[in-house]
Amino acid sequence: MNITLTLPDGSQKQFEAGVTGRQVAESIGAGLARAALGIKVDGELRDLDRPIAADAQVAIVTAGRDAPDADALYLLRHSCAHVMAEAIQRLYPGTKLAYGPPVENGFYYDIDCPSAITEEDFPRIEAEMERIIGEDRPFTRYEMSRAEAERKLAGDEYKLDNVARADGDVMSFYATGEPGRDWEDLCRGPHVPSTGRIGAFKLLSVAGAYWRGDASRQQLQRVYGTAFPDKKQLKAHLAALEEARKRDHRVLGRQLGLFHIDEAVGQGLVLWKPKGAVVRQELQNFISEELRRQGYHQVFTPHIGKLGLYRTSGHFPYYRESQYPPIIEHDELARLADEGATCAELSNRMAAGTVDGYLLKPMNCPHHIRIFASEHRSYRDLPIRLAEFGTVYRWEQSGEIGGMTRVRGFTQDDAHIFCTEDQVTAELLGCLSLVRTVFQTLGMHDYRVRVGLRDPDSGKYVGAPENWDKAEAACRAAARSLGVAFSEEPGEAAFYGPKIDFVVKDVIGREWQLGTVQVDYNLPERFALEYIGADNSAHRPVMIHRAPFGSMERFVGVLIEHFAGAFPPWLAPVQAAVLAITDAQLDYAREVLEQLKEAGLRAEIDTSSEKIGKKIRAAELAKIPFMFVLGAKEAESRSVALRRHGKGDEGVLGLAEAVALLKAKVTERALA
RNA sequence: GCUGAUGUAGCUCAGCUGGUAGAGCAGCGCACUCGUAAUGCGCAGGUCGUCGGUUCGAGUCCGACCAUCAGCUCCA
Repeated sequence: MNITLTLPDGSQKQFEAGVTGRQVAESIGAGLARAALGIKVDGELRDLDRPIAADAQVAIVTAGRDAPDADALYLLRHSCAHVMAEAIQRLYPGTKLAYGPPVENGFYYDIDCPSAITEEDFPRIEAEMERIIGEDRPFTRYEMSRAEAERKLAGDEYKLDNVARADGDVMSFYATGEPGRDWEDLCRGPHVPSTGRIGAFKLLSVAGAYWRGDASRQQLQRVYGTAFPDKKQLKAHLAALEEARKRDHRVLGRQLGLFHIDEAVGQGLVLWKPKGAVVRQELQNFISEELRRQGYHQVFTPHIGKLGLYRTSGHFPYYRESQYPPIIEHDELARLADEGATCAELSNRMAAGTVDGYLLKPMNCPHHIRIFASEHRSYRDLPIRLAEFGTVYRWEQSGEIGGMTRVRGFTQDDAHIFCTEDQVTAELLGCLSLVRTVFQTLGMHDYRVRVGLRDPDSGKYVGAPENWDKAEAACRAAARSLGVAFSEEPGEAAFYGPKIDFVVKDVIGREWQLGTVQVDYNLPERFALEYIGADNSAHRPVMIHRAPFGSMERFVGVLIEHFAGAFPPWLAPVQAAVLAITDAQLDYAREVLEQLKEAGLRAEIDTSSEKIGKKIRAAELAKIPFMFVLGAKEAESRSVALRRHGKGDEGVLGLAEAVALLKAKVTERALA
C-alpha cells in the first residue's frame, strides 16, 4: 500500500506504508539524510527510524543553519539527558532515575542518588558522557504493554509512577544501543538517531527538587545541563548567559548605587538609595499623572490595622503563615504574662479573636474599603477609584527572597475601584489601557498576559460560583480587547477572584508577575459594602483591584535589567555629566551646571584633576545619558561638545540648545 | 521552608597540605592641566559573616547560626 507524504514546500511524494523518516530524507538527498535528527509527522516530533503508516504532512528536522532549530534542540537535549543519566548511573551505582525532560534552555534529570553530587563531580560525569557520545550508539526504541512494563520495572518506584501516570496502553523504552545489552530508560521519546549526534553539551548546576513537585515528598537531586548541535552554539549560549549576568539588577543596583539590602535591617527589606529613589519617584510621578487623567483619587493609609479588619477580609485566618506575626499592645501583653499564657495559647486566642492586636498590612484593600464605607455612597458617585502607593509586608519564605524582585516589604501602585456590575467591563478596559500606556512608554514589549481562573478542583476560593462565572467572563472579554495573545490558566486566580496578570522575564529567564488586574465580588460581600441605586434601595458594589506596576521594588528591579542600567533621560538618576577638559574650564562648567539645574535637570560636575578620557569613562560607566564636554573652544563660544551614553561624540552645539534638547527628551519621556 | 554551593578591604578576587593577611579598582594626598572609555607617585583601609569547638597556634579543620547564590516548594 502506498501513502502520500507532503513536504514543507508543498510537494508530495509517494512511499510505501511503513517508510521511515530516514528513508524519506534519503529520497530527498544524501546531505539531508546525514543532517537529519528527527522528523515531524503532522506536527508531531518523532524518531527518524519510526515507520510512518499513513498520509501525512512531514518535515525533516535538522540542526538548523543559523539559529538552532527548536525541534532539533528538543531531540538533542532529551537525548543528552539520557546520556547523562547513563553516565551518572555508571559512576554512582545505586542511583535511581525519576524524571528527565528537556526544558527551555537545556535539560535536567531528577535522580535519587546515594551520594551527593556537586559541581566538582561534573568533570567526571562529563568525561563519561563524552565516552558514550564517542561510541555513537543508536537510540533504539521498543514497546511493550503496560502490564509488561510494570513487571519489568518492578521495584523502581519512580519509573512505576511514570508508567501509572502515562497515557495509553503501550509503553516505550529507549536503549542507548542494543536493547537488553545496553543502558535503557522508560521514555516516551523521541530521540536523535544516535549518541554521536549530540554535538556539544555542558552540565550547569545541581539543586534539590521534590519528587512530582510536592514539598511533602522526598527530595531528589536535579542535575541541569544544556546541549547544542555544535560547540560554537554552546559557546555562544554560555557567553550570552555571562552577558545576562552583567545586567542582573542586583549587580547593577550596587554598581549604580540604586539600592541596598542590609543584613542589619533584615532579609528582603529594600533600602532605596538616593539614585534609586529618583527612579522610583519619577515612575510614581508618571503613574500619578495617568491616574489623575483617569479619574482616580489618591489616598494615604497607615502601615498597620487591627487584626479584626483582616479577620473580616479573610487575610488573617487564611494567610497567617505568610504575614509578620501580629503586634500586641503593652497592656494586653502584660495581662497575658500575668496569666502565664504560653505562645501557643496566645496564638490560639488570636485565631479565636479573644486577643486583639495589629497587623502590618499584607494588602491595602481593607483600608481602602473602610474609606469607601466611611460615607453613604450613591450610584451617581460610582465608580469610585482610590489609589495609593501603599506599602505592604508579607512573610515570604527565606529561600525565595532575593534582590528587589522578591522581598518582604514592598510598595504597590495600588488602587481599588468600587463600581456597579454594569461598569465592571469598562473599568477593566480602563485598567488595561493604563497598563498598556505604562509598558509602551517604557518600551517593554516582551511580556505575556495571563488570565488566572479558579481551579475547579480546589476549595481555596471564596464567593458564589455564579459571581465567579461573571467575573471570569469579564476578565476574558477584557483580555481579548487588549489585542495581545493571552493564556487562560486555571488555578492562577486570587482566592477572592479571577485576574489578568502581566508577566515578564528577568535576565536569567525567571518569570515575574508585574501588573495585575483582579475582579472581586467577595470583599464587598465580607465588608457588606453598599451604595444606593437609582431605585432608592441598597446594592452591593463590585471591586476591582489593580496595580499596573505590581510593586515598585519588583518593577524597578525588572526595569534595571530591561534598560541594562542605562535609563532613558527622564528616569536617569543623573541626566547630565558636566566634564571640563582642564581646570581652566571649571568656571564655565559650573555655569553650565547651574543652567542645567535651572532647567530642572539632574546634573553632576566632575571636578577631579583627571584627563578627559577618565572623566568620560566614569560617566559612561555610571550610564549617564548626556555628557557635556567643555574645552577652551566651548568656553570661548559658550557651547558644549555633546556626548551621549553608548553613542559617543555628537558634535558641538550651543549651551541653550543642548540644555533644551535634554529638557525635551525628559519632558517627552523619550526612550533615547 | 528544603537541597547544594558560597561568605577575606567599599567592589572584584588571591591566600598550597593550620604558623596572627595580599593585589587590582574605588577612596584620600601630591604632582600633572591633558579634546571623547583608565596619567604617575604615595597614603590609608580587614574583629577573614557570627558564635562556639579542636589545637601550643585557625582565614585555613569541626559544629551551630546568619546572609548570599542556584534550583525546588510557595507567592492573598
